[in-house]
Amino acid sequence: MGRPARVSPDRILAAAALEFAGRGYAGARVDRIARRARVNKAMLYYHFHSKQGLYRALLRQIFSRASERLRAIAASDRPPAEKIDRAIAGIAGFIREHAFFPAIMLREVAEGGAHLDRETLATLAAVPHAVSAIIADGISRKAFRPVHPLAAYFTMLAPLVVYHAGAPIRKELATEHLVDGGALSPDAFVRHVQETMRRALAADASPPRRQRPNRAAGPSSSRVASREESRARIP
Amino acid sequence: MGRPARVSPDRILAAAALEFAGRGYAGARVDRIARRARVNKAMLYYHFHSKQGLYRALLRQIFSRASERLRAIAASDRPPAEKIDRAIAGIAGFIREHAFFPAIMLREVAEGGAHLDRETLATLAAVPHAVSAIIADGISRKAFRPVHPLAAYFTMLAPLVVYHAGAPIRKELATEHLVDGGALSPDAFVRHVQETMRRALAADASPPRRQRPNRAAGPSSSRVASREESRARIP
DNA sequence: GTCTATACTTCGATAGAC
DNA sequence: GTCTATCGAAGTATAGAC
Repeated sequence: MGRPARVSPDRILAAAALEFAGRGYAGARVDRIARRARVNKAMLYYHFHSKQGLYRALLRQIFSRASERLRAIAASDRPPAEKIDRAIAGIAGFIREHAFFPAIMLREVAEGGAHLDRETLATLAAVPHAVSAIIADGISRKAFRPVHPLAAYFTMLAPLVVYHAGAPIRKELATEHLVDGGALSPDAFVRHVQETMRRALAADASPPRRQRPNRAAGPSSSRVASREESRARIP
Repeated sequence: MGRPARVSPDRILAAAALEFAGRGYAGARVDRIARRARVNKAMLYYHFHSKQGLYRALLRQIFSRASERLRAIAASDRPPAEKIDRAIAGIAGFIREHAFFPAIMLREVAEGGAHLDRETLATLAAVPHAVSAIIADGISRKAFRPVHPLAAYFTMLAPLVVYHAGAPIRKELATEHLVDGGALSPDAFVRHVQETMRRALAADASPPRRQRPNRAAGPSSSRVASREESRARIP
């Protein structure tokens, strides 16, 4: 019960989050992380063994926190559509509390999982898993139309992450007068994604009425494959 | 009329695309680019002056090609919804022809535009500009509901880019048996994004019938602000 | 335009005292 | 657990001959 507690590792992780988010794995400098954490560089190696070890520890921490929050939403007792609303808001909230998350996530996606061991990959995989569970459940309850859960996962998570990670470059473009910052607030964007997903997932209760001119016969299609799968629009 | 033509710069750019996409700016090695292009390293510096100069030249080439294709679609004489379908298919096609594009785009977003000069930023900005033009036009023609064009841009481009950039890590997760590769083909994903955007943008012609239980009075809202702007779902 | 050789710098990591 | 000093590898860039 109380030692001064391991404050060093936590400070190092916090500093590493900023450095890796801002510069990427290769661009990150161990010296800068140590300086930012007000810790000696040798201390950093004492705790995390190597730059790679520190990176993996950071990613495990981030992704386990994120997936934990999403799993709680998935397990809650709410209608599927509301779970999706909450999942979107939850991701946005997580990003607000961990501003470095989007950049790190995008960089790791682009990196293709290099630098990651199996354990870290597993914690990463828990994020799409939790969201897919909500969607699959909604489909089986006929609350959602049959979509590919992973596809729906990408259409809700990717915009949030790219939008937030893109804040610095949008600011840069605004100061260079190359684009209007255009009053797209984070909150408004969250609502946009929520509305988009509501519409994207909504089961068509009544027979198709308007909105798609071409559609020959009635609902005599195949089983699970959504209408999406069958139609090719401009290949 | 014919000199052997400047094949070296083109080969260098092609090699640089692979290297920068796979490793990022900081992780890219000039030696590797030169070797892959079968060109002497001094030759590379002769043509592009520096690693940064090469990077900027590459990004200008990529983004001007992409925005050119999107501008052509925006200028075409088609209904707005079909333009969006074509824009989505066009981005997917561009990615198929430039497999390195998603990783480079995500990395540059995360990087916040470091390494980029004003001219390169301007070519980058042309991409959202072209897509936003289609959406704004559709809104003014009442073909789309009033959404923020930039928000809609993110919800259609980000999933495509993240999905494709994420292919390596999905493969890694599949071989580690951490997630099912689950038969989400690139074509199916394009159709999913098309369908999502159709539904997200569709103007509600008839008075809201079902699909939203809560909704008091009729359509006496403000002017441009869509319904999205006013409602907050789980803040 | 093309190549070899190399100058200069930076970074990850550790040795070893306290 | 903490610090100083430093090694060795690797990287960008250039000088200068052809």
